[in-house]
Amino acid sequence: MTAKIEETIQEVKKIFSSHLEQNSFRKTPERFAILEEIYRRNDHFDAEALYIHMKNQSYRVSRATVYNTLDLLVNCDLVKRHQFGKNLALYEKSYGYKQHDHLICEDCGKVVEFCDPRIQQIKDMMGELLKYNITHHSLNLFGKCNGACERTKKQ
Amino acid sequence: MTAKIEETIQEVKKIFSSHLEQNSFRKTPERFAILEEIYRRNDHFDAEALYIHMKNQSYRVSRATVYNTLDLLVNCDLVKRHQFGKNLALYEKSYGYKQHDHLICEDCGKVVEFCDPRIQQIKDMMGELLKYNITHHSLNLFGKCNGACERTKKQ
DNA sequence: TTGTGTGCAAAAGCTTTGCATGTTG
DNA sequence: CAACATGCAAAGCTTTTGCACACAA
Repeated sequence: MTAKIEETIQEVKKIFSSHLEQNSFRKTPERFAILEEIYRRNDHFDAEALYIHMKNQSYRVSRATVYNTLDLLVNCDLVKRHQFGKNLALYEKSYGYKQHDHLICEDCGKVVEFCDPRIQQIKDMMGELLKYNITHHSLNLFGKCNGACERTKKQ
Repeated sequence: MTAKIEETIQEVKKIFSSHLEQNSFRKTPERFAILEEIYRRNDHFDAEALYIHMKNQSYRVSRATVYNTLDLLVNCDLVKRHQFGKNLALYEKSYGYKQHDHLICEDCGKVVEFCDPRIQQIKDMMGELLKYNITHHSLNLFGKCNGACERTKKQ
C-alpha cells in the first residue's frame, strides 16, 4: 500500500511536470512539495489546513503559493475543489479516482463519497433538453449521520 | 398577473408574521419591506444587489439588516439560498415554488432551473444505504449556453 | 419602559495582490 | 540574466459584530 502511494506520487509528479512545461510555468520545488503533500493525505482538506501541515513539516511555503499551486493542480485535474458551504471550500486529490459526489454531515462535517449513475443521465438529458454543453456538476447531499457524530465533532 | 403578485405578497407576509410571532422576534417595517422587495423580484439575486435595490428605492436599510432578514426568511422557508461558487451566494423566493435544481452558464452567469425526479430517488436511496437522514441537497450543473451568452455577459 | 432591532462602521474570515527578493530556464 | 515564482503583509470581498440609538411589545 505504501509502495502504491509512492508509485502514484511519481505518476502525478510526471503529469504535473508535463502540465507546467506545456504552459511554460516553472517547475519549482514548492509546487512539487505541495503536490506530494496532497497525495499523501487521504481526506478532504482546506487550503489553510494544507498550509499549516506544510509549515509543521519543516517545509517553508506561503499561503499565496499554496493557493496558487492549488489552482494549478485543479486546472490540470490532479485536484478537485468542492464548495461545501459559504466559507467551506475543501480540496481532494483526484488522480485515479472515479467520479463521485458527496454527502456531508451537518453536525460533524464528515464527508462521505458516493456514486450514482443517474446523475450522469440527468446531465446528459438536461444538456440536450436545454441546449447546454454541460462541463461539470456539483451534487451535495446534506444530512445527519445518526449518532456517530457526537464523538467526531469537527474543529 | 400583477394581482397575483399582490396576493402572494399578502400571503407570505402573513406567514412571515406568524414565524416572527412564534419565535418572539419583532415585526419591524424593515423586515417586511425586505420580504416584499424579494417577492417583487423574479430572479436569483445576491445580498448586495438586494441592499442596493432597497437603497435606490428610497428605503433606508443597512446591510446588517438585509443579511439578518435573509437568514430569518431562509429559516422559515420563504427564501432559498444557493451557493453557486466561492463568492457567489444567490437567493430566490421559494413560496409556492416546486423543488428544482440549477444549471449555471459559466460564461454569462445565467441561471436556469430544472426538475428531475431522479434526484429524489438518489437522496432516498443514499440516505437509506448510508444510514443518514438527508435534510436537503444542492445540485448544480455548469455549462455553456451555446451562443446566447455573449450578449448577456453579466456584471 | 425594557430589551430587541437597526444603522453604521469596524472587524472577521478566506483569498488575492503588490512589492522586493530569489530562482528557474 | 531576464522573467517568473515566492514570501510576506496588506488589501479585497462578502458577511458578521459591536455599539449607541430607535422603536416594537
